[in-house]
Amino acid sequence: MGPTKGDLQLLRGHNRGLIVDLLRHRGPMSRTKLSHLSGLAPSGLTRMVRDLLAEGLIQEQGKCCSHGGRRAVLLGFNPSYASTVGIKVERTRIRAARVDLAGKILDRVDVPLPDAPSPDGVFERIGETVEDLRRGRVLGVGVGISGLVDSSRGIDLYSPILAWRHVEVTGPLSRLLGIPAWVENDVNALTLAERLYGAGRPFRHFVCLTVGEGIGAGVVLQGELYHGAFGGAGELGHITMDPQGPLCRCGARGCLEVYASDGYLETQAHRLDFTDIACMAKAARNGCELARTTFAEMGRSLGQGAKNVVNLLNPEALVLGGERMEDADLFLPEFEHEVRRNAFPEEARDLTILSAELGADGFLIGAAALATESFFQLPLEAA
Amino acid sequence: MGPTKGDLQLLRGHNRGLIVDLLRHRGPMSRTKLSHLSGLAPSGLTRMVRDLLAEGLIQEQGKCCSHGGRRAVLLGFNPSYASTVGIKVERTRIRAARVDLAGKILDRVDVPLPDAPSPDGVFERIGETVEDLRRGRVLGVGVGISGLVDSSRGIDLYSPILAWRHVEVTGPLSRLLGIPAWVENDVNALTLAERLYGAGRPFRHFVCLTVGEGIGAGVVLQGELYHGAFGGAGELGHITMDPQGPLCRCGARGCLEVYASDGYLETQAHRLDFTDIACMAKAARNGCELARTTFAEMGRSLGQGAKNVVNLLNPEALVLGGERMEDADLFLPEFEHEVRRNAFPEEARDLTILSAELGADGFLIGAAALATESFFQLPLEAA
DNA sequence: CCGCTTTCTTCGCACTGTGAAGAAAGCGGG
DNA sequence: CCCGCTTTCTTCACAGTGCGAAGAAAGCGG
Repeated sequence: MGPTKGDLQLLRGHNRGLIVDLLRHRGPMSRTKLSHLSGLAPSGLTRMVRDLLAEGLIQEQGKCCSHGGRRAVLLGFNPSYASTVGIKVERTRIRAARVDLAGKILDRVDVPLPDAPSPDGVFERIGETVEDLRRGRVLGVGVGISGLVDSSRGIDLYSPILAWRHVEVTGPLSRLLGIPAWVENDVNALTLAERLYGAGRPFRHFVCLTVGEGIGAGVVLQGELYHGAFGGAGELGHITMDPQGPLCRCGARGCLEVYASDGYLETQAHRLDFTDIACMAKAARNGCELARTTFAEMGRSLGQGAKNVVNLLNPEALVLGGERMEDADLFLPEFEHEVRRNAFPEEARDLTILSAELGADGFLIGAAALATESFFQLPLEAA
Repeated sequence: MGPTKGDLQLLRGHNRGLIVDLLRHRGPMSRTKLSHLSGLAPSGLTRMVRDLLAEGLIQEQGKCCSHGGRRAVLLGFNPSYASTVGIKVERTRIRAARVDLAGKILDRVDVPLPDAPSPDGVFERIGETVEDLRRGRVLGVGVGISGLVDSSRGIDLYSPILAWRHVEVTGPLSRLLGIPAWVENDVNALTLAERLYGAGRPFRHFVCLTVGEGIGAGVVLQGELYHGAFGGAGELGHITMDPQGPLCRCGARGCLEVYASDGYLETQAHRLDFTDIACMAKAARNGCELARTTFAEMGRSLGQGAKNVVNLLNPEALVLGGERMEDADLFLPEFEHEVRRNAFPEEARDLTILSAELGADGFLIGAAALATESFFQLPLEAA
């Protein structure tokens, strides 16, 4: 059971994973620095690094400037060691991308979907798409779908856009493709991407909010995506703002989504005789007071909802994404004001509010990252 | 650096901790069963168990009934191996208890505190109290205080009842006592106790709500207390129920605490010409409609707040504690109805709602458990 | 060229994991 | 009572990987 060098194999042992993770996330560094950061003795590192170099997972990347003695050899993670595929299933199409181990998109493909597709039909399309993208060593596939997903069991519990209920995803897919498959709620995938490669990098605890058709939220706690008991965490869109408010499509009254979503903006736009949201946004930017207050109201409502999240979870940051962030200039000031106003001071003081960095690519990068992270996951017991 | 047998020492190595944890939490079992559950080979277990027996951490506890072959020897954790001390600092007194490693209270002491005590004064009292309780091997001391606590740094950030701000607690205390000290928010300590020894045992994700003078919440995610960025997680009492509601002592409007706390009940009691809450509760139980609706209203408000928690965190259970649970019969039905009503069905379906099991002792048991759990914590790297 | 620093490697040893083989303990049938 | 069967636990030799100590390699500066 020795290491069959050069072969694709799961990383064995804690410390091996620890070293690779340090190189993945804290950039190139010397063996000595690795030794300090990991707490391992330099002797052990020499042996481990020799193996990792032989396997191609890491590379020597020139020498560091001298500190008065022998110059340190920089070791770097090799993002081209392998790649993963990330997929987003939408109502009418599949978006897919092959992504390297550092989160960079290498190739991409879009394929259309028929109306109300069956699970097997979608899996087949995904299969073709992945084969299309397959190049070099592909470690696995991650799929993002809107709705309720139990990612640990690989099941789509409920997808409104595809009208699926309790559909097994990862089982059939990994059998079809011959490589591991993962499935995750799309906003969670986006959140993971921002966590690893985007605005969430500096934070151990943050919440990623998406504003668009609905309101989504991905929650990162202790550095990891938090799913809740069965994948239903982060239903920010349906917290109650006003028990006497208007009816929401979910059946309750006064949900946040009623006051802060594209639906709200569209309703208001029509009421104010604008053809669509874009029109109203333009007017707002040209000084139309009514249009301005519409966006401001939405910002305020969103802020009130987010304040609850801040009070409950005490995150370090809020990361805002989603399509409506195009008009961030029109509602962000009110949002921020509301979040910080009267929030428990201790909590809100250090709260950072920033925009997502990866845009719509984040969905694909995050989906691919499901496979990547699982590959590099530290094994919990020494094997 | 070999194991100096019989000596008090930190548990080294993952698997050693894993085995002890299995015996601590899953009751007595044979070496063979341990081998199955841990994934370790039986040969390794023999060696490890020999060491643990020699150290007195575990014991042989008779034999199991036969399965058709040699009868299995049951191994059990030894809760008398050592003890820890749990302390709750209140406005006028200190409550303390020595607790064994299974969460059973062995001895207890109460000592009064002067008005507005200085940190050093309190530490001195704690020191005397712990010396009083010191018997056998005491692994450490845990302290629970209401208010904002940064438990990872051992600092009381803000305690309204003691008028402390940014007071270092664990540093001075552990120097004074010569054993490790921990500090934690009191409701978090209670939550930990319920997690380990009470109603929260079966759950990996749950929220413990306390209803009384204020509303407190302790959050357990992935089986562990969640603190947030700096200990401020779980501020359920100050989520906004109604932006236009009455002013709260925190400065915001329409906080949950305004609608569901002893303060609310007292106000209503006076308005209805009852002398106090107990009186009103009695009347409610005797059929007084006005008194009944007062409690029912509180239950409904609490339920609305809790629904937000359920939507955001998707826990498996809510555990309800605090002094006001004396009157649980008067508000629990409305509470439960409201939590489940219109909550996203998937989320609420499997939600369990139950009462805390440990009562006021939970604060002490949980505080002591801070020391206990830290002693048994799995080391993250093999040492 | 020599000494000094820093970086990395080699070496032997200890701990703890593994599988294979065997000893120990209990059941039940002839 | 003995023998075979099962299950449980132990012993043994070996491998992987951690450690510290010592030393080699590489660069700086006089």
